[in-house]
Amino acid sequence: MPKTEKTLSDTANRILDVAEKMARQGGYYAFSFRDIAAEIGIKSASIHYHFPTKEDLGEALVGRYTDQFLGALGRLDESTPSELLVQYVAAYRQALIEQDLMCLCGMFGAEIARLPDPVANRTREFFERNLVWLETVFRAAGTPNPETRAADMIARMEGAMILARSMHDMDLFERITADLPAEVLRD
Amino acid sequence: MPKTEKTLSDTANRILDVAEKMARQGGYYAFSFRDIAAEIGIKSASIHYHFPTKEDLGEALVGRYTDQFLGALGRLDESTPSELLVQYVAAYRQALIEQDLMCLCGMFGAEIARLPDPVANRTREFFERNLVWLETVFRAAGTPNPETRAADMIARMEGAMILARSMHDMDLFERITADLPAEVLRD
DNA sequence: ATATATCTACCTATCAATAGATAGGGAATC
DNA sequence: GATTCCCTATCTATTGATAGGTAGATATAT
Repeated sequence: MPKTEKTLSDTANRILDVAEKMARQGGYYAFSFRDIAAEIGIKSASIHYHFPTKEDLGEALVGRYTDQFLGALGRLDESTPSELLVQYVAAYRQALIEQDLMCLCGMFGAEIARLPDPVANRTREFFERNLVWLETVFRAAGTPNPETRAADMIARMEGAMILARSMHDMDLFERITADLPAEVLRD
Repeated sequence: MPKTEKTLSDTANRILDVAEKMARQGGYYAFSFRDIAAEIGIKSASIHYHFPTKEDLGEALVGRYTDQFLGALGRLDESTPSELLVQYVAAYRQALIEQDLMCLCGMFGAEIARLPDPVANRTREFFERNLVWLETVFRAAGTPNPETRAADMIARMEGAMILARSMHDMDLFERITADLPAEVLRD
Protein backbone atom coordinates (compact mmCIF):
# COMPACT_ATOMS: atom_id res chain seq x y z
CA MET A 1 0.00 0.00 0.00
CA PRO A 2 1.81 3.06 -1.27
CA LYS A 3 1.55 6.14 0.90
CA THR A 4 3.95 8.58 -0.65
CA GLU A 5 2.16 11.73 0.46
CA LYS A 6 2.77 13.35 3.79
CA THR A 7 0.66 10.99 5.83
CA LEU A 8 -1.80 12.61 8.15
CA SER A 9 -3.83 10.27 10.30
CA ASP A 10 -7.41 9.61 9.36
CA THR A 11 -8.72 11.37 12.43
CA ALA A 12 -6.47 14.35 11.87
CA ASN A 13 -7.91 14.73 8.40
CA ARG A 14 -11.46 14.48 9.64
CA ILE A 15 -10.67 17.14 12.23
CA LEU A 16 -9.35 19.38 9.48
CA ASP A 17 -12.39 18.68 7.31
CA VAL A 18 -14.81 19.78 9.99
CA ALA A 19 -12.70 22.72 11.14
CA GLU A 20 -12.31 23.91 7.57
CA LYS A 21 -16.01 23.90 6.95
CA MET A 22 -16.68 25.86 10.15
CA ALA A 23 -13.86 28.32 9.47
CA ARG A 24 -15.06 28.90 5.93
CA GLN A 25 -18.49 29.77 7.25
CA GLY A 26 -17.65 32.04 10.15
CA GLY A 27 -13.90 32.56 10.39
CA TYR A 28 -11.17 31.70 12.84
CA TYR A 29 -13.29 32.25 15.93
CA ALA A 30 -16.19 30.23 14.58
CA PHE A 31 -14.72 26.80 15.16
CA SER A 32 -14.05 25.35 18.59
CA PHE A 33 -12.41 22.16 19.73
CA ARG A 34 -15.67 21.00 21.27
CA ASP A 35 -17.77 21.63 18.19
CA ILE A 36 -15.32 19.78 16.00
CA ALA A 37 -15.02 16.88 18.45
CA ALA A 38 -18.78 16.56 18.78
CA GLU A 39 -19.24 16.41 15.03
CA ILE A 40 -16.75 13.61 14.49
CA GLY A 41 -17.63 11.70 17.65
CA ILE A 42 -14.57 12.12 19.82
CA LYS A 43 -13.71 14.26 22.83
CA SER A 44 -12.26 17.74 22.56
CA ALA A 45 -9.17 16.70 24.49
CA SER A 46 -8.35 14.20 21.77
CA ILE A 47 -7.99 16.96 19.22
CA HIS A 48 -5.11 18.38 21.24
CA TYR A 49 -3.32 15.10 20.63
CA HIS A 50 -3.33 15.76 16.89
CA PHE A 51 -3.05 19.54 17.05
CA PRO A 52 -1.60 20.76 20.37
CA THR A 53 -3.01 24.27 20.08
CA LYS A 54 -5.61 26.08 18.04
CA GLU A 55 -2.78 27.93 16.36
CA ASP A 56 -1.39 24.59 15.18
CA LEU A 57 -4.79 23.56 13.90
CA GLY A 58 -5.20 26.85 12.07
CA GLU A 59 -1.78 26.54 10.51
CA ALA A 60 -2.45 22.99 9.32
CA LEU A 61 -5.81 24.14 8.03
CA VAL A 62 -4.38 26.86 5.82
CA GLY A 63 -1.46 24.71 4.71
CA ARG A 64 -3.66 21.88 3.53
CA TYR A 65 -6.12 24.28 1.90
CA THR A 66 -3.38 26.07 0.00
CA ASP A 67 -1.84 22.84 -1.30
CA GLN A 68 -5.21 21.49 -2.38
CA PHE A 69 -6.22 24.74 -4.01
CA LEU A 70 -3.06 25.20 -6.03
CA GLY A 71 -2.94 21.50 -6.80
CA ALA A 72 -6.34 21.76 -8.44
CA LEU A 73 -5.04 24.34 -10.92
CA GLY A 74 -3.83 23.34 -14.36
CA ARG A 75 -0.17 22.73 -15.09
CA LEU A 76 1.42 25.87 -16.45
CA ASP A 77 3.15 23.96 -19.27
CA GLU A 78 0.14 22.01 -20.43
CA SER A 79 -2.51 24.63 -21.17
CA THR A 80 -2.93 28.00 -22.80
CA PRO A 81 -3.18 31.13 -20.65
CA SER A 82 -6.85 31.37 -21.48
CA GLU A 83 -7.50 27.79 -20.41
CA LEU A 84 -5.52 28.30 -17.22
CA LEU A 85 -7.56 31.36 -16.26
CA VAL A 86 -10.77 29.47 -16.91
CA GLN A 87 -9.51 26.78 -14.55
CA TYR A 88 -8.56 29.41 -12.01
CA VAL A 89 -12.08 30.84 -11.98
CA ALA A 90 -13.46 27.30 -11.82
CA ALA A 91 -11.49 26.63 -8.65
CA TYR A 92 -13.24 29.51 -6.93
CA ARG A 93 -16.59 28.57 -8.42
CA GLN A 94 -16.29 25.09 -6.97
CA ALA A 95 -15.51 26.50 -3.52
CA LEU A 96 -18.42 28.91 -3.70
CA ILE A 97 -21.16 27.04 -5.56
CA GLU A 98 -20.54 23.35 -4.99
CA GLN A 99 -19.22 23.57 -1.45
CA ASP A 100 -21.35 26.59 -0.55
CA LEU A 101 -18.43 27.97 1.44
CA MET A 102 -16.24 31.04 1.47
CA CYS A 103 -12.60 30.74 0.42
CA LEU A 104 -10.69 29.91 3.61
CA CYS A 105 -7.95 32.41 2.88
CA GLY A 106 -10.34 35.12 1.76
CA MET A 107 -11.96 34.69 5.15
CA PHE A 108 -8.69 34.63 7.06
CA GLY A 109 -7.37 37.48 4.93
CA ALA A 110 -10.22 39.65 6.14
CA GLU A 111 -9.52 38.66 9.75
CA ILE A 112 -5.77 38.80 9.39
CA ALA A 113 -5.24 41.58 11.92
CA ARG A 114 -6.52 39.32 14.67
CA LEU A 115 -5.04 35.98 13.64
CA PRO A 116 -2.14 34.30 15.42
CA ASP A 117 1.05 35.11 13.54
CA PRO A 118 1.68 31.59 12.20
CA VAL A 119 -1.83 31.43 10.75
CA ALA A 120 -1.53 34.92 9.30
CA ASN A 121 1.77 33.97 7.67
CA ARG A 122 0.28 30.89 6.07
CA THR A 123 -2.56 32.99 4.76
CA ARG A 124 -0.12 35.42 3.21
CA GLU A 125 1.64 32.45 1.61
CA PHE A 126 -1.61 31.37 -0.03
CA PHE A 127 -1.92 34.73 -1.74
CA GLU A 128 1.76 34.89 -2.55
CA ARG A 129 1.64 31.54 -4.33
CA ASN A 130 -1.54 32.56 -6.15
CA LEU A 131 0.11 35.78 -7.28
CA VAL A 132 3.13 33.90 -8.59
CA TRP A 133 0.95 31.41 -10.45
CA LEU A 134 -1.17 34.13 -12.06
CA GLU A 135 1.80 36.30 -12.94
CA THR A 136 3.31 33.37 -14.80
CA VAL A 137 0.10 32.95 -16.75
CA PHE A 138 -0.08 36.63 -17.65
CA ARG A 139 3.59 36.70 -18.65
CA ALA A 140 3.07 33.70 -20.89
CA ALA A 141 0.21 35.58 -22.50
CA GLY A 142 2.32 38.69 -22.95
CA THR A 143 -0.15 40.76 -20.97
CA PRO A 144 1.11 44.13 -19.72
CA ASN A 145 1.48 44.66 -15.96
CA PRO A 146 1.25 40.97 -15.04
CA GLU A 147 1.73 41.68 -11.33
CA THR A 148 -1.18 44.08 -11.17
CA ARG A 149 -3.35 41.84 -13.34
CA ALA A 150 -2.66 38.95 -11.01
CA ALA A 151 -3.58 40.99 -7.94
CA ASP A 152 -6.73 42.28 -9.62
CA MET A 153 -7.74 38.76 -10.57
CA ILE A 154 -7.47 37.51 -7.00
CA ALA A 155 -9.28 40.56 -5.68
CA ARG A 156 -12.19 40.01 -8.03
CA MET A 157 -12.50 36.34 -7.10
CA GLU A 158 -12.47 36.88 -3.36
CA GLY A 159 -14.71 39.91 -3.58
CA ALA A 160 -17.15 38.18 -5.90
CA MET A 161 -17.49 35.34 -3.40
CA ILE A 162 -18.26 37.73 -0.58
CA LEU A 163 -20.76 39.71 -2.60
CA ALA A 164 -22.56 36.67 -3.99
CA ARG A 165 -22.83 35.09 -0.54
CA SER A 166 -24.00 38.33 1.05
CA MET A 167 -26.70 38.82 -1.59
CA HIS A 168 -27.64 35.15 -1.61
CA ASP A 169 -27.23 35.33 -5.35
CA MET A 170 -24.61 33.01 -6.79
CA ASP A 171 -25.42 34.29 -10.25
CA LEU A 172 -23.60 37.47 -9.27
CA PHE A 173 -20.41 35.43 -9.18
CA GLU A 174 -21.19 33.88 -12.54
CA ARG A 175 -21.84 37.26 -14.14
CA ILE A 176 -18.75 38.88 -12.69
CA THR A 177 -16.55 36.05 -13.89
CA ALA A 178 -18.38 35.23 -17.13
CA ASP A 179 -16.01 36.76 -19.67
CA LEU A 180 -13.27 37.59 -17.20
CA PRO A 181 -10.49 35.45 -18.75
CA ALA A 182 -11.11 36.96 -22.18
CA GLU A 183 -11.37 40.51 -20.88
CA VAL A 184 -8.30 40.32 -18.73
CA LEU A 185 -6.12 38.84 -21.49
CA ARG A 186 -6.95 41.32 -24.24
CA ASP A 187 -5.06 44.62 -24.67
CA MET B 1 -27.82 72.97 19.00
CA PRO B 2 -29.31 71.32 15.93
CA LYS B 3 -29.50 67.59 16.10
CA THR B 4 -31.64 66.59 13.23
CA GLU B 5 -30.08 63.19 12.82
CA LYS B 6 -31.26 60.16 14.73
CA THR B 7 -29.70 61.08 18.06
CA LEU B 8 -27.52 58.43 19.58
CA SER B 9 -26.06 59.13 22.99
CA ASP B 10 -22.42 60.01 23.27
CA THR B 11 -21.60 56.77 25.06
CA ALA B 12 -23.53 54.74 22.52
CA ASN B 13 -21.45 56.27 19.78
CA ARG B 14 -18.21 55.58 21.60
CA ILE B 15 -19.33 51.98 22.07
CA LEU B 16 -19.98 51.74 18.35
CA ASP B 17 -16.62 53.34 17.57
CA VAL B 18 -14.71 50.78 19.59
CA ALA B 19 -16.83 47.85 18.47
CA GLU B 20 -16.47 48.88 14.86
CA LYS B 21 -12.72 49.00 15.08
CA MET B 22 -12.57 45.56 16.67
CA ALA B 23 -15.05 44.08 14.22
CA ARG B 24 -13.18 45.52 11.27
CA GLN B 25 -10.01 43.85 12.51
CA GLY B 26 -11.26 40.39 13.40
CA GLY B 27 -14.94 40.04 12.60
CA TYR B 28 -18.14 39.56 14.53
CA TYR B 29 -16.62 37.23 17.11
CA ALA B 30 -13.63 39.49 17.70
CA PHE B 31 -15.39 42.09 19.81
CA SER B 32 -16.79 41.45 23.24
CA PHE B 33 -18.78 43.55 25.67
CA ARG B 34 -15.92 43.40 28.16
CA ASP B 35 -13.27 44.48 25.71
CA ILE B 36 -15.34 47.39 24.52
CA ALA B 37 -16.24 48.46 28.05
CA ALA B 38 -12.64 48.29 29.21
CA GLU B 39 -11.48 50.46 26.34
CA ILE B 40 -13.96 53.26 26.98
CA GLY B 41 -13.79 53.04 30.75
CA ILE B 42 -17.20 51.70 31.71
CA LYS B 43 -18.50 48.31 32.79
CA SER B 44 -19.69 45.65 30.39
CA ALA B 45 -23.15 45.64 31.95
CA SER B 46 -23.56 49.27 30.97
CA ILE B 47 -23.29 48.42 27.32
CA HIS B 48 -26.42 46.33 27.61
CA TYR B 49 -28.25 49.50 28.58
CA HIS B 50 -27.49 51.01 25.18
CA PHE B 51 -27.59 47.78 23.18
CA PRO B 52 -29.55 45.02 24.94
CA THR B 53 -27.95 42.16 23.01
CA LYS B 54 -24.90 41.65 20.84
CA GLU B 55 -27.25 41.22 17.94
CA ASP B 56 -28.58 44.73 18.55
CA LEU B 57 -25.06 46.09 18.74
CA GLY B 58 -24.13 44.36 15.51
CA GLU B 59 -27.19 45.69 13.77
CA ALA B 60 -26.51 49.25 14.91
CA LEU B 61 -22.90 48.82 13.86
CA VAL B 62 -23.73 47.90 10.29
CA GLY B 63 -26.50 50.47 10.05
CA ARG B 64 -24.28 53.34 11.11
CA TYR B 65 -21.43 52.13 8.92
CA THR B 66 -23.66 51.88 5.87
CA ASP B 67 -25.10 55.37 6.34
CA GLN B 68 -21.68 56.90 6.87
CA PHE B 69 -20.19 55.06 3.92
CA LEU B 70 -22.86 56.00 1.45
CA GLY B 71 -23.05 59.50 2.88
CA ALA B 72 -19.39 60.00 2.05
CA LEU B 73 -20.05 59.34 -1.63
CA GLY B 74 -20.65 62.16 -4.07
CA ARG B 75 -24.13 63.31 -4.98
CA LEU B 76 -25.27 61.57 -8.12
CA ASP B 77 -26.51 64.83 -9.65
CA GLU B 78 -23.47 66.92 -8.91
CA SER B 79 -20.59 65.01 -10.49
CA THR B 80 -19.66 63.13 -13.62
CA PRO B 81 -19.66 59.32 -13.60
CA SER B 82 -15.89 59.38 -13.71
CA GLU B 83 -15.66 61.69 -10.71
CA LEU B 84 -18.16 59.60 -8.81
CA LEU B 85 -16.18 56.42 -9.38
CA VAL B 86 -13.02 58.14 -8.23
CA GLN B 87 -14.85 59.11 -5.06
CA TYR B 88 -16.12 55.57 -4.67
CA VAL B 89 -12.60 54.17 -4.78
CA ALA B 90 -11.47 56.91 -2.41
CA ALA B 91 -14.05 55.81 0.15
CA TYR B 92 -12.49 52.35 0.25
CA ARG B 93 -8.99 53.77 0.21
CA GLN B 94 -9.76 55.84 3.28
CA ALA B 95 -11.09 52.79 5.11
CA LEU B 96 -8.05 50.72 4.17
CA ILE B 97 -5.14 53.15 4.23
CA GLU B 98 -6.07 55.91 6.65
CA GLN B 99 -8.02 53.80 9.12
CA ASP B 100 -5.93 50.68 8.56
CA LEU B 101 -9.08 48.61 8.82
CA MET B 102 -11.06 46.19 6.71
CA CYS B 103 -14.44 47.22 5.33
CA LEU B 104 -16.96 46.24 8.01
CA CYS B 105 -19.36 44.75 5.51
CA GLY B 106 -16.65 42.99 3.54
CA MET B 107 -15.73 41.35 6.83
CA PHE B 108 -19.31 40.53 7.78
CA GLY B 109 -20.02 39.44 4.23
CA ALA B 110 -17.34 36.80 4.51
CA GLU B 111 -18.78 35.63 7.84
CA ILE B 112 -22.38 35.96 6.76
CA ALA B 113 -23.21 32.26 7.15
CA ARG B 114 -22.60 32.51 10.88
CA LEU B 115 -24.05 35.93 11.62
CA PRO B 116 -27.33 36.51 13.46
CA ASP B 117 -30.05 37.10 10.88
CA PRO B 118 -30.62 40.79 11.64
CA VAL B 119 -26.91 41.52 11.24
CA ALA B 120 -26.73 39.46 8.06
CA ASN B 121 -29.70 41.36 6.65
CA ARG B 122 -28.12 44.72 7.36
CA THR B 123 -24.97 43.53 5.68
CA ARG B 124 -26.92 42.55 2.61
CA GLU B 125 -28.51 46.00 2.64
CA PHE B 126 -25.09 47.63 2.54
CA PHE B 127 -24.26 45.80 -0.65
CA GLU B 128 -27.71 46.33 -2.09
CA ARG B 129 -27.44 50.09 -1.63
CA ASN B 130 -23.92 50.08 -3.06
CA LEU B 131 -25.13 48.17 -6.08
CA VAL B 132 -27.95 50.63 -6.66
CA TRP B 133 -25.60 53.61 -6.35
CA LEU B 134 -23.07 52.15 -8.76
CA GLU B 135 -25.69 51.02 -11.25
CA THR B 136 -26.99 54.56 -11.39
CA VAL B 137 -23.50 55.83 -12.12
CA PHE B 138 -22.94 53.30 -14.88
CA ARG B 139 -26.33 54.00 -16.40
CA ALA B 140 -25.59 57.71 -16.42
CA ALA B 141 -22.36 56.90 -18.24
CA GLY B 142 -24.18 54.72 -20.73
CA THR B 143 -21.99 51.74 -19.84
CA PRO B 144 -23.28 48.35 -20.98
CA ASN B 145 -24.31 45.80 -18.32
CA PRO B 146 -24.49 48.33 -15.46
CA GLU B 147 -25.60 45.68 -12.95
CA THR B 148 -22.64 43.44 -13.62
CA ARG B 149 -20.24 46.38 -13.69
CA ALA B 150 -21.54 47.49 -10.33
CA ALA B 151 -21.08 44.04 -8.84
CA ASP B 152 -17.61 43.72 -10.32
CA MET B 153 -16.65 47.11 -8.93
CA ILE B 154 -17.67 46.13 -5.39
CA ALA B 155 -15.95 42.76 -5.70
CA ARG B 156 -12.69 44.37 -6.73
CA MET B 157 -12.78 46.86 -3.86
CA GLU B 158 -13.49 44.30 -1.17
CA GLY B 159 -11.07 41.80 -2.62
CA ALA B 160 -8.34 44.38 -3.05
CA MET B 161 -8.65 45.30 0.62
CA ILE B 162 -8.30 41.69 1.70
CA LEU B 163 -5.35 41.06 -0.57
CA ALA B 164 -3.49 44.24 0.37
CA ARG B 165 -3.98 43.59 4.06
CA SER B 166 -2.94 39.96 3.76
CA MET B 167 0.22 40.86 1.88
CA HIS B 168 0.94 43.84 4.11
CA ASP B 169 1.26 45.83 0.92
CA MET B 170 -1.16 48.71 0.57
CA ASP B 171 0.36 49.56 -2.78
CA LEU B 172 -1.42 46.50 -4.13
CA PHE B 173 -4.68 48.31 -3.52
CA GLU B 174 -3.37 51.44 -5.22
CA ARG B 175 -2.24 49.53 -8.26
CA ILE B 176 -5.44 47.54 -8.59
CA THR B 177 -7.54 50.69 -8.39
CA ALA B 178 -5.18 53.07 -10.19
CA ASP B 179 -6.95 53.38 -13.54
CA LEU B 180 -10.04 51.46 -12.55
CA PRO B 181 -12.60 54.27 -13.11
CA ALA B 182 -11.25 54.92 -16.59
CA GLU B 183 -11.03 51.25 -17.49
CA VAL B 184 -14.46 50.38 -16.27
CA LEU B 185 -16.16 53.27 -18.06
CA ARG B 186 -14.68 52.74 -21.49
CA ASP B 187 -16.25 50.41 -24.06
C1' DA C 1 8.30 -17.71 21.91
C1' DT C 2 7.59 -15.05 25.64
C1' DA C 3 8.02 -11.20 28.52
C1' DT C 4 8.76 -6.31 28.69
C1' DA C 5 8.66 -1.81 27.13
C1' DT C 6 7.09 1.78 24.20
C1' DC C 7 3.90 4.10 21.23
C1' DT C 8 -0.65 5.46 19.47
C1' DA C 9 -4.93 7.33 20.07
C1' DC C 10 -8.16 8.00 22.61
C1' DC C 11 -10.49 8.78 27.38
C1' DT C 12 -12.16 11.28 32.11
C1' DA C 13 -11.86 15.08 34.85
C1' DT C 14 -10.79 19.50 35.61
C1' DC C 15 -8.91 24.21 35.17
C1' DA C 16 -8.95 29.37 34.73
C1' DA C 17 -10.52 32.69 31.57
C1' DT C 18 -14.00 34.68 29.06
C1' DA C 19 -18.56 34.94 26.80
C1' DG C 20 -23.29 37.30 26.81
C1' DA C 21 -26.78 38.36 29.87
C1' DT C 22 -29.70 39.73 34.07
C1' DA C 23 -31.28 41.69 38.59
C1' DG C 24 -31.31 45.29 41.34
C1' DG C 25 -29.30 49.59 43.26
C1' DG C 26 -27.94 54.54 43.21
C1' DA C 27 -26.85 59.18 41.74
C1' DA C 28 -27.90 62.78 38.65
C1' DT C 29 -31.07 65.14 35.58
C1' DC C 30 -35.39 66.83 33.78
C1' DG D 1 -41.00 61.80 40.87
C1' DA D 2 -39.95 59.74 36.74
C1' DT D 3 -36.21 59.00 33.55
C1' DT D 4 -31.46 58.42 32.27
C1' DC D 5 -27.20 56.20 32.84
C1' DC D 6 -24.14 53.83 35.03
C1' DC D 7 -22.85 50.67 38.86
C1' DT D 8 -22.08 45.96 41.70
C1' DA D 9 -22.81 41.34 41.82
C1' DT D 10 -23.79 37.27 39.85
C1' DC D 11 -25.35 33.64 36.56
C1' DT D 12 -24.74 29.95 33.15
C1' DA D 13 -22.36 28.45 29.09
C1' DT D 14 -18.35 28.06 26.52
C1' DT D 15 -13.54 28.73 25.48
C1' DG D 16 -8.65 26.54 24.88
C1' DA D 17 -5.80 23.83 27.50
C1' DT D 18 -3.71 20.34 30.80
C1' DA D 19 -2.95 16.24 33.81
C1' DG D 20 -3.17 11.76 34.11
C1' DG D 21 -5.11 7.23 32.82
C1' DT D 22 -6.07 3.17 29.63
C1' DA D 23 -6.70 -0.28 25.91
C1' DG D 24 -4.53 -2.06 22.17
C1' DA D 25 -0.99 -2.30 18.79
C1' DT D 26 3.92 -2.60 17.88
C1' DA D 27 8.69 -3.13 18.84
C1' DT D 28 12.53 -4.92 21.47
C1' DA D 29 15.03 -7.99 24.49
C1' DT D 30 15.81 -12.30 26.55
